[in-house]
Amino acid sequence: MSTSGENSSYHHGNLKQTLLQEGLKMLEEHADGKFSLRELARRVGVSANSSYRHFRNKDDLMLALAIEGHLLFAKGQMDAFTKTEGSVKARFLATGLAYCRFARQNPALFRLMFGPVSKANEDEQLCRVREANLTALKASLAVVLGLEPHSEELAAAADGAWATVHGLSHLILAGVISGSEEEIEQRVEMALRQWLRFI
Amino acid sequence: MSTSGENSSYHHGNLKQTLLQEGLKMLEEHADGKFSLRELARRVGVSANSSYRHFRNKDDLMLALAIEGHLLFAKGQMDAFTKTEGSVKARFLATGLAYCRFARQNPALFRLMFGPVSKANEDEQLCRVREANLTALKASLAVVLGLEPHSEELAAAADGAWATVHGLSHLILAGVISGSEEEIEQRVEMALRQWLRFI
DNA sequence: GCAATATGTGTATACTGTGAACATTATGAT
DNA sequence: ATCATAATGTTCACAGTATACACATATTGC
Repeated sequence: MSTSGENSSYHHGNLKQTLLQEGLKMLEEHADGKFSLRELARRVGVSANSSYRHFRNKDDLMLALAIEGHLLFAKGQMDAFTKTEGSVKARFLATGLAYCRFARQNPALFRLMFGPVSKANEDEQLCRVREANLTALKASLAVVLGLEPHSEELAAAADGAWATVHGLSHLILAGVISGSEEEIEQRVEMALRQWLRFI
Repeated sequence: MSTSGENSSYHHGNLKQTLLQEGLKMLEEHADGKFSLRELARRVGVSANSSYRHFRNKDDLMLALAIEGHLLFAKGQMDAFTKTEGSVKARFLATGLAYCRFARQNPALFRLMFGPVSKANEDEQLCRVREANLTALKASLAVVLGLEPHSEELAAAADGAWATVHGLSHLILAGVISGSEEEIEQRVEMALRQWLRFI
């Protein structure tokens, strides 16, 4: 058994996961997109080219990070929806707030997740997560707004809801919506409340 | 007079503007953020370091491009609003459609404009353009929704409206909202129409 | 045990941003 | 017109980057 492989010096033993974990950290530590494979390797304490045994190239690693992000994100969304008490509308609102909070707390990752990653749209896993999120969104929206499950209105409402939280998130990251944590949170809540006008 | 300077080989004579123009083109020609000063210089037919006489560094040039983009964008928004016939709501809708169309047709520029540009929020010119856009948005929204000019509701509605078009734009760029030109345009219109539910 | 495979290393290449010294042209005062 | 000075473009230099290729070492299946 060498799956743990803690003391073999040549083979790291668990490099792929380690690269992803450290990659997630590194993303947010540098202001903008300054992300280099070499620095990542350095931080993990491994040679510059080691990552090429686990990822075809840099884009491939970035895509993996984006997927990792989407999984974290999906979990956060689920939690926000299920763990909130109260009406479906209240839980919906909480989920929207969580959406924007995730973006605010992981700006670089958020940008990466929805950014111009090569072939991102051809990646099966990523598309599946997105699809699942959209389905969940539609389901709860159908309840909140009392719409038919497959109506055009529901589709438009889902687009609108997603666009609202996604847009708020990006406006926050761009500094258009700015201020203290509380101010931002409140401004988001106001906008979301007005979106679902009847809560 | 040598302001035109067309045949002096050593001094370009109009390099700054040329760099910006060619930079705007180059942005959209490369899929993602692959933008190198050296390639830009090559395309303009000038030495690798020439741009440093006009921009402190790469970020500075990118910021200038972002500002250029904001100016183009603001003009497009103005045009869409003023040149559309019909009710204020109809013009408002047209402006929203133009917002998303701009993003779709200039994805890299759009990302740059609202992206993690260093010190973007400290740039005076950029902030002024943004501010102007927001003011215009609020003014027309006040009419469309019949709200008080300085009410909290209007502020929330403005955030919501901006977030909606901005979010739709980003979702399109991310490939979440996809399809043919017409399909996308229609989906955006549906979402916007539902946003202003009473048109 | 040992061959095959997986995984990490070292070396090499081409490209990038950027600093510093240099070359050429434009400009403005006399 | 002349000439110092500033503006603008070039050349050279250097460190950092992605990545291909050959090599080293560990793991695994037989």
